[in-house]
Amino acid sequence: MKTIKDIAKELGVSVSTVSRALNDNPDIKKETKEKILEGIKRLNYTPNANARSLIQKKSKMVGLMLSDITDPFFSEIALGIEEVLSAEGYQVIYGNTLLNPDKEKEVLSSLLQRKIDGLIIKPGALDEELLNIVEQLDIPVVFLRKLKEYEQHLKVSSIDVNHYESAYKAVDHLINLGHDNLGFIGISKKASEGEDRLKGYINCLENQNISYSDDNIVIAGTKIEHGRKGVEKLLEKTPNLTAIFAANDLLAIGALEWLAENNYKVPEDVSVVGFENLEISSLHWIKLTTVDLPRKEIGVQSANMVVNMLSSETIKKEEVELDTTLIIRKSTGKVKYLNIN
Amino acid sequence: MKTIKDIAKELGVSVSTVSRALNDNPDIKKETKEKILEGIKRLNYTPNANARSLIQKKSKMVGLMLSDITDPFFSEIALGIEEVLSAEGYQVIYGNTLLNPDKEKEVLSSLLQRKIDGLIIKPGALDEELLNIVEQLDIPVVFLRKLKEYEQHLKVSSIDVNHYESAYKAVDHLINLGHDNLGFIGISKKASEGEDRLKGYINCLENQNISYSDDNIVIAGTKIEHGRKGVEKLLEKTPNLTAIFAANDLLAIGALEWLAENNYKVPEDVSVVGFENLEISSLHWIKLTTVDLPRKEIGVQSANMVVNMLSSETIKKEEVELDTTLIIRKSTGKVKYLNIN
DNA sequence: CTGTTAGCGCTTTCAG
DNA sequence: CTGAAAGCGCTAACAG
Repeated sequence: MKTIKDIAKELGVSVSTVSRALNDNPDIKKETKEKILEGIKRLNYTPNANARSLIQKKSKMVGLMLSDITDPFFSEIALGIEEVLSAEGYQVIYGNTLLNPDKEKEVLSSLLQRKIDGLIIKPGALDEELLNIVEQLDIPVVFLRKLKEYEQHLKVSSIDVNHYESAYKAVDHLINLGHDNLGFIGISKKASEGEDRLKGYINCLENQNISYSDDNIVIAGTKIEHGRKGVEKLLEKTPNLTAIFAANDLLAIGALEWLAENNYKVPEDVSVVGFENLEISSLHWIKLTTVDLPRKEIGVQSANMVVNMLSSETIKKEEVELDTTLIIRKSTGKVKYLNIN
Repeated sequence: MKTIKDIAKELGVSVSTVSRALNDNPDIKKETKEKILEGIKRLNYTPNANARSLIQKKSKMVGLMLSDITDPFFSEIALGIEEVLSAEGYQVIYGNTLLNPDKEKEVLSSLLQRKIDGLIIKPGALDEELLNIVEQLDIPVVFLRKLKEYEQHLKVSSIDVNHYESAYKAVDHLINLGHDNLGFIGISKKASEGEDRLKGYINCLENQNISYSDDNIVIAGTKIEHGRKGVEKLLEKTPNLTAIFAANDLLAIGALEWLAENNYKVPEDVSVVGFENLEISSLHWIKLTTVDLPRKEIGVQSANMVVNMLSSETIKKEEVELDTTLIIRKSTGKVKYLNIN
């Protein structure tokens, strides 16, 4: 491996002169610089960023830790993050946790050893050890989700969508269509977004004086399969349901699948609204009314947050909530009042 | 930032002793090691991997350059790669190129400055400059696609699926169902996989003495939209078509969409087979017959290839082709011979 | 404008 | 078993 010393010797200058040429330092004659730059190309030299990091005390790398890059939600975020970070001269080291606390610790630890300048992370439920690590961090950190109650003291920023408002909006749409007998298919209540979406559903009903019971709420999971089971259970308990709010699109699509297979017409018999606006939700056979999340935007903004903190040399805490858009397609429609299955 | 020196001073030992404790060096008394390890925890010290890289002349980082992490094909590969690499103590630095040659150069260049130990990359068409860079590389490199004609001299490994065989298999399935009037909707011929899939289609027809004409071949693009246009064009020119092979699932789904909207029955009127087996292709309304690609496996194996080369300290060239599986669902069926639209 | 030198945080001889 | 010292490739004063 060629070093700056080799180049210096080869070109008959000192290492500092080479360094100056490399770093756009003004203290260098134009011709010398040109000569050196040419020589570097010719000799096929690549500077060692790790050595540079060592002395400059900044690595120009930021860590990205997420649960699963395979999830379209995160892959789009990851795209946005890499886009802005690379444009700013940062590299991104990425790790998947699969929500496994041990892997979370491993990834975090190796990231910190690499002396990353910043960290963007979608943590699971931070246990004491993890919480402790994050507390000690003296670099900009952005959470890709709202801070929980017991995390409020952390000096980390966060970016997320307003799950509560978004769910409220979705349910409101249903009510405006005349529905007053709704059901909810949810993801786990443990995830804060799950809780918030459920709260949005309940509060919207309450505010409009529409009665609801626990029978109309099923916590199913996150996948298509769970959506299928979810509707089935819902309709068993409340056969005259006319509208369903599913806490994510996969759940909604599963519901749609089950309804189609069981000869329910959508939206004539049952309206369905989802949450997330996956690519597939706009397919001809699905045309799901759903809440669109600005995924790439989340990525872009989170990266910008760390870049800004990095350039201003101050770690300021910021909690941003992005707005969402209700996309009305063909899976929701007006109630047919006398329709009883 | 605490350094090994601080720890040494604090604990009243030398830096080399601390280093030994950190690196499981046998030349250290058990109690000393324990004392140091305890002190490190207490003092909240994190070793600097960049300094270590500098002296050890290996960075324990590998680069991953792909076109678009958002593409489910790549995100699954990326998952597999990170899984094995992190288990082996490597970190992965990732970059998206969006097939932009300038971005490709930028990413590659910054990766090399970071002195990565290995590189996994899905390159576009390498121009001369890029080709030159890759030629100079003295680290293990794995291409996530077959080497092209003019790349054969490169000392890089590759892993890919056998696109030709896979396409052949898909078309053969159609022919076995009695179809003898087929159409092809393709992605760009410039991409080698595009070319191979087309070749598989043509050769299969030729081998079975089924006539075909250019009218039955449409190069459409890669997205749903293109699939829609693709079938339309195909049926315009050859209205009595009974089967279509689409070179990827999105194309196939687009075709399915258009067919549904135009009152063609699938598979009664037209059979459709795709390529890639996306998650959505198994949905109730789609149930696409398609070729399944072992995506995660590609990631896992590519990572294993670099790990093996790294541990054996030899760069050996290896070109692996993975097998695929034809998944028969509901979008293909026997010809109805007298059916003429 | 250019060269010399110290030293970033660490590992690795080499003595002891 | 432990410590002192050299040096990885680079940048950043400081002289000149």
